Amino acid sequence: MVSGSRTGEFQDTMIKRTKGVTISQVADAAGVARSSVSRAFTRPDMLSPETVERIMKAAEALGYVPNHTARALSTGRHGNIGLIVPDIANPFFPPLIQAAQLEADRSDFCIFLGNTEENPKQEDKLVGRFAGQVEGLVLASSRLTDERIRAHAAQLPLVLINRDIEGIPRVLIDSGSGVRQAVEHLAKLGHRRIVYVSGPSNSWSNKQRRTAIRAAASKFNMEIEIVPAVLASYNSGRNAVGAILASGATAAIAFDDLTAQGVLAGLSEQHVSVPVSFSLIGCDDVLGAVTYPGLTSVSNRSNEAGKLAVSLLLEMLDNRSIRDVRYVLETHLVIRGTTTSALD
Amino acid sequence: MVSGSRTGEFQDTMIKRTKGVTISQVADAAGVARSSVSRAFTRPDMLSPETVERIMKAAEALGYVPNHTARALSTGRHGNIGLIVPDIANPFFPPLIQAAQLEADRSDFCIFLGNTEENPKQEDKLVGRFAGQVEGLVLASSRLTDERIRAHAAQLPLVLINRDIEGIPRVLIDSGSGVRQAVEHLAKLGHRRIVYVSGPSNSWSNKQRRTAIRAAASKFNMEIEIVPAVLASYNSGRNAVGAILASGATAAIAFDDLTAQGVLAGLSEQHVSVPVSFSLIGCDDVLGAVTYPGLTSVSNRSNEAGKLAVSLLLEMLDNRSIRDVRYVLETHLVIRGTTTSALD
DNA sequence: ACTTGACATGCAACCGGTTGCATGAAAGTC
DNA sequence: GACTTTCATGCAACCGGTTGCATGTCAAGT
Repeated sequence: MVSGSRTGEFQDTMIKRTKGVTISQVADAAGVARSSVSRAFTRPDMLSPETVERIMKAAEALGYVPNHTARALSTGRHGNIGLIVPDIANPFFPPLIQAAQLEADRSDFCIFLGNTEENPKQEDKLVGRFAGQVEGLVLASSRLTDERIRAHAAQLPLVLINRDIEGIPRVLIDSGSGVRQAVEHLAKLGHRRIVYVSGPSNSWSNKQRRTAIRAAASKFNMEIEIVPAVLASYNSGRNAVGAILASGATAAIAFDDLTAQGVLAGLSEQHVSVPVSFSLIGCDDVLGAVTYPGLTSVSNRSNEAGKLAVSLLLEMLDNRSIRDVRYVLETHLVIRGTTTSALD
Repeated sequence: MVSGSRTGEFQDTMIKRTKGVTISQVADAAGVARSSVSRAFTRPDMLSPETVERIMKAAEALGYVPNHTARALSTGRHGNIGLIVPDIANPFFPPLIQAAQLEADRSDFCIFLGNTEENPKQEDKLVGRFAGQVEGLVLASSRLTDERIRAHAAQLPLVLINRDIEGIPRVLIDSGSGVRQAVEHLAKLGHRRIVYVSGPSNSWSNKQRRTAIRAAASKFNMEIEIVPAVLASYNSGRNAVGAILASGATAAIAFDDLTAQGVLAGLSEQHVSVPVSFSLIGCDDVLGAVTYPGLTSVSNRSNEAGKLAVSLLLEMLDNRSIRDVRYVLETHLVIRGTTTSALD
């Protein structure tokens, strides 16, 4: 499996690890009490300017850096937050993670990242592992039950992304709005029978999309069939193609772009050309115009969601209070090349 | 900018934050000394089985969870490692991050994730921020100078990915091997003049690829021109198209797939069809067969690199020693649809 | 029966900071 | 000049664990 070569000398050397300068050393060097050094760093206004300068000079000379862990222990604030996502490799998340990290960084917070592999057990485990060392947590597209989430929320400040639980601050990307536009778009193109290739059953977004599609389809008098794709992935999309074609539909909306892409691949294997004989719409718009033809999709606002969730969390930590907040980010349809008029 | 709506009641509630059960409370409940409770959790073999059981029962009843921070302070081990990457949103990294996280998790380690936005200053800042609370660090595709990296390595255990500095453990993805195959492939197709669309100038991978291409081109008697693309991105690839066409080349190899994709888009805007009148090869193979035509590319092994780097780091932490290790992961050319015979 | 050793447990110092309170000196008030 | 106020600083307790060493107990060895 691992076929890499391995070269280099194997001279083991003991780690030299500079065993940090402590506050006491600085205090001695500056001829003050430890508490003064502490204050010089945390509330310099309490000390005379000259003392602060003397301490800072000594600290600098010694290369003193306050020990984060010790500080966290006595203050109870570690300046870290956790971010847990189901699948880092799913292109929906990297922009979210990036924006979250950036926002945290602006407040000098560090981010723990956890990947649950879509597995609630793993998610629970990670929450527990993080709980002790973060001030708060952002759960993106959590696969946990409402009960578990509530239980965790009782332990530490929590913000949810794409999960709607009353009483817990949450940021929701309303793909419903975009999905409704998608159905309307298909209706106008003359499609009468469509399928929804669904995603993970414990995904809130999936429920939301399915509901929106059902409602919109009935509004436009279209028939709708649900074809399950176990995971949000290329392969499950591809595997769903049989069922899709069997349904007799002329168009499909997939849970996300990855699934849609799998469907696209599966269709072309069956020599069904898109969009000529079948129309396809994705969700989350993570592929941009990369595919050919460019995939018609529903916009995502995952980066905004990530940023918003973190700033919400930091605000909560500042106020030491939680608010029952519910932010909704609306989406819209992005029309590209995979949709066109129905044949018949 | 933020156009989301906002609803919900704003009943601020104070955070109830269960203020943890301490070791002393458990000790009292079990009628033992704090040290015994500590040992029950860390070295149960030192205690009589009955005592351990009694303590555990008391702990369970109270819902005691050892305080991570306190433990870290007294032992000096926090069970965290940091991972710093230049750009989370670059599809090269998510698999790397995911694999790293998974590997860390196997040893009950948590991962701090940092994003430098390709900015050395930001990278330095993050290393500093992390330094106090991690046992070791993985730097992926670092944009720092050798000096800075060496300086950091003196402070804490460090493993590099795609950066070759003697004395510091490193995992290298040898895109050279794949790139050589790419050049050979183009040579066999009859291309005599090619361009390399380069990436970030402080990127080790970029240097490596450029060097490999130069060497291989001269071996096959091909002319080679370097066209710079400031960042590794879609847009810089697109912007490079003018220079590419001006060079009179019939084929190009791009620093990475994103850049290649930008080039692809730019070419099609200029009505240059690929592969009919121009051949194009990417690097890192992050797009799979997504584009149409599928992009010929050089395989990446980023997930293996992430996993390897973390396991190397954990091993170092266990042994408390560093080894001058240099792992090399070889790559190969993946031929798809963007390359064909030269016209002339 | 007396020594010796093994073993289980407690004591107290320590990790490196923060913070409420006490102290003493300088400045302000009448 | 005596009295209060203000302000800078130090003392010592505390955050919640870990760990070297001392102590006491009990069984084995002779």
